[in-house]
Amino acid sequence: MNGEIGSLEDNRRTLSVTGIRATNQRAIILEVIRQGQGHLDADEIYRRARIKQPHISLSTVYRTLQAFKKLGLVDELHFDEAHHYYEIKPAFEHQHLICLGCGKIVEFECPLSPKMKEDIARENDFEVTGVEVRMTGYCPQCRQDRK
Amino acid sequence: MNGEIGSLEDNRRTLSVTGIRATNQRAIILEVIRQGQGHLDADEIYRRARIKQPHISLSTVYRTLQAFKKLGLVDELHFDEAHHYYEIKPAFEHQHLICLGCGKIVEFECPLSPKMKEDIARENDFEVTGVEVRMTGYCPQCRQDRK
DNA sequence: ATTACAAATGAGAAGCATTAGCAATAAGGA
DNA sequence: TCCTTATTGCTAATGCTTCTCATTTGTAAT
Repeated sequence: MNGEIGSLEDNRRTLSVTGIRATNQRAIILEVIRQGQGHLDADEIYRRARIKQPHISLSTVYRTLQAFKKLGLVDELHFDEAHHYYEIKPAFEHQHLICLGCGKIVEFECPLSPKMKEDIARENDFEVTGVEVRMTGYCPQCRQDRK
Repeated sequence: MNGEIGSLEDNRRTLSVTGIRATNQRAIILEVIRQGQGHLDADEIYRRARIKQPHISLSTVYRTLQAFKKLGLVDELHFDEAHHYYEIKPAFEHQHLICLGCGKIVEFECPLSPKMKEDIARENDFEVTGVEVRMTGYCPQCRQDRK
């Protein structure tokens, strides 16, 4: 019962393994991000975390997010220029398709990016550590609404 | 002499054609961006514009940049999350490779993106209007320095 | 040229998301 | 359990961008 995947216990264990202190706040934030299906911004994470622990502070959310990012637990995404979004580091590499109408985000796999990465890296003599592909457009629904 | 490509006169003409008022400030800002080889942020544009017209206001820079973006004269890029960068709308589609060490930005062409775009659009039933590929990594020099 | 009107500007204030500072608290090993 | 030190919460500060509004300027019509 206590100790299932995704539970606070489990999250606390995850944190211990990484070497940082396993605080309540961190376990809660990790839980929120895991349950949130990705793509939450700091404020939304804050709001959800407060339901579980009302006194949690926004600073802690930001600091924790930075820590998780550094540990490689989460990825930071920049869909628009005003916010950062966070998602659990995904098992498979994927990219994002964003609707300019409603903000909906669709994930897709992009099988050619590994080859692309190699080519570009070789041509420019770079060591490439990350590839981000972002497409923007309109989803079926929003296309309908715009007529 | 007055009227060469890229001159203030020429920029003023460019503006008239687009339908917005051809003010001094706008001509200067366009000149700065054109001469700047792309990848300038608002503050840098402001600094350079002030050399040509000391009283120009930062607000005007921001407003003008927004206007240019809307007109399609410039592209707005988000390399990091803190700034926006602007470049003259390029004739050929290209992408960016960013060095995490020194911030250097290399442009590269990415010939597969059109096909990719189509595939993704069809699969998700999206109308895709934009594709942005961002790679991050380390340039030869920074790789050297890290040893 | 002159005029009239809307659009654009300058200067500073306001708005946001994010970060920093610091005293109080809690985690984890001895 | 006690000690040390990382972490937290609160608040103030920062930095980029946008807004407000009185003044100025471009433009098209006279």
